[in-house]
Amino acid sequence: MNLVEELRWRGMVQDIMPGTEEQLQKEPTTGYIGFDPTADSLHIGNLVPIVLLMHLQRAGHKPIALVGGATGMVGDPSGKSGERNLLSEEVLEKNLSGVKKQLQKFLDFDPANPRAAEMVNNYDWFKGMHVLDFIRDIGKHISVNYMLSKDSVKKRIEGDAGISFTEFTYQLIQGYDFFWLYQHRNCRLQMGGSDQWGNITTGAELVRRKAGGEVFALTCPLITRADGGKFGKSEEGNVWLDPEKTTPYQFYQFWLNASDVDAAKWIKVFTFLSKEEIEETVRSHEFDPSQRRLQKQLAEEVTRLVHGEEEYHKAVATTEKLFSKQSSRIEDLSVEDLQSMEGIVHINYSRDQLLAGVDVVSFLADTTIFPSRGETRKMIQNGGVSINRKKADLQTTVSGSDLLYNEYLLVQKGKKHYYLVKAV
RNA sequence: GGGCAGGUUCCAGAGCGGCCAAAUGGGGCGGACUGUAAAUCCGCUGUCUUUCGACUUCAGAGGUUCGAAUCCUCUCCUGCCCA
Repeated sequence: MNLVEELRWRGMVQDIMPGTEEQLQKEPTTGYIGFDPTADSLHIGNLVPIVLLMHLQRAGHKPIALVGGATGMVGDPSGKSGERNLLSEEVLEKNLSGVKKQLQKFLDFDPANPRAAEMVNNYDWFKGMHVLDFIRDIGKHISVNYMLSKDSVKKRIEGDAGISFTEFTYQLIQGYDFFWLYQHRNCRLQMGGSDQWGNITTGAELVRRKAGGEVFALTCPLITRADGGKFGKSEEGNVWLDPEKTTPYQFYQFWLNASDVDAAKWIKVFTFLSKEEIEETVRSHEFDPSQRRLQKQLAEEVTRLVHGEEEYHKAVATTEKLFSKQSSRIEDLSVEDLQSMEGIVHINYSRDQLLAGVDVVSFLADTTIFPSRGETRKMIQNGGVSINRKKADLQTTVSGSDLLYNEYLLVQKGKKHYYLVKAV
């Protein structure tokens, strides 16, 4: 399979410009994707473009990761129903460095590699640009009619949110990136999510009109969830690549919790497993879905890719301790197990108070596991709280005799949230 | 600058001057069933509170009223149309 065939099979091709496949077959080609520094960490939504670049590099081409120091200042209207808030320069600066650091991990930047990845910041070529230069050199080549016809713009104009001139201009800024990279890096390809198609074609148009050059484009469909929910959100919010924001355990859990339908699609997109391997896993999963092989393999591959071997093993170990049948009895958890589990929240609580005995409601509210007594009560009444694996009710009291190893209490909120309370 | 339509709880979107913490749907959370899946069903979803209840909300500020998300005045914001 060539690169495009491979991406097609993985369900990662939405739109592709004619000639793209031929170009990639013909010669090693430089391609880029832009990343907007909207936060100081990338999240798993950004993993898709990252994977695209990785595929590109594996296929013998040269990837460029562009961080949008300039575009980040403007705000992309694509896929947004309303105007965005502008980021301050300090925030932008911080985000840029965070994003850059993460991107480093996924691509081979080793200069010894002839296809070494490169990182560029479009602020570098925009910071010195004069308004008049922009208007004359870029604006002159693209008609407003053309710009207005873009979906992202049309939607906003037809909708009732409107669009500012700033965001309207966005496509020119991004378009110029493509042109600049074409000129200075011989970049012939831009990839991205399907929402970027409009911006990408503006860039291609600019290259054609200004330099008479031919460039190519490929976009990937937006990743969706079968139930219509937003991809990449857990109840805590975004699933980040930064282990400080989303622990490797939570990260692993996110993938493990994928539905059957989603897991089958995602494993093609987010892992580099071969067609044969994936088909084998799918078969095995269908044979006995309760084993959830699909989810496990997906979670394994992605967690290893993002957090590495060691963190993956820790996440699995914790998962086994908390969810597997064998260790579902509280007595089977050793002190070491309790202490070493990553990804569960550790809380200290006064030993004296425990020895004296406390009612559950006060206990849980005091530990800040729940924000208030009312909230605690509701959750207990709904049967959503377990202590040491036993469901709590409003009459439950907690005392010294409940302490595991004379030190710990394992509190469970819902099925998936664990807290380890330590008596101090 | 002129005219019009709007600004309601996470979102969408109802809301006769008292029965409004505010319909309904979505989302979220919890439970049952399962496989830490999907579908389905049930409960919760302003804050605090053991129940009663108390408190703070309907863009903002004033006002009318025993009483206002609902009426009046001004201000701010958004969209559309005309200049």
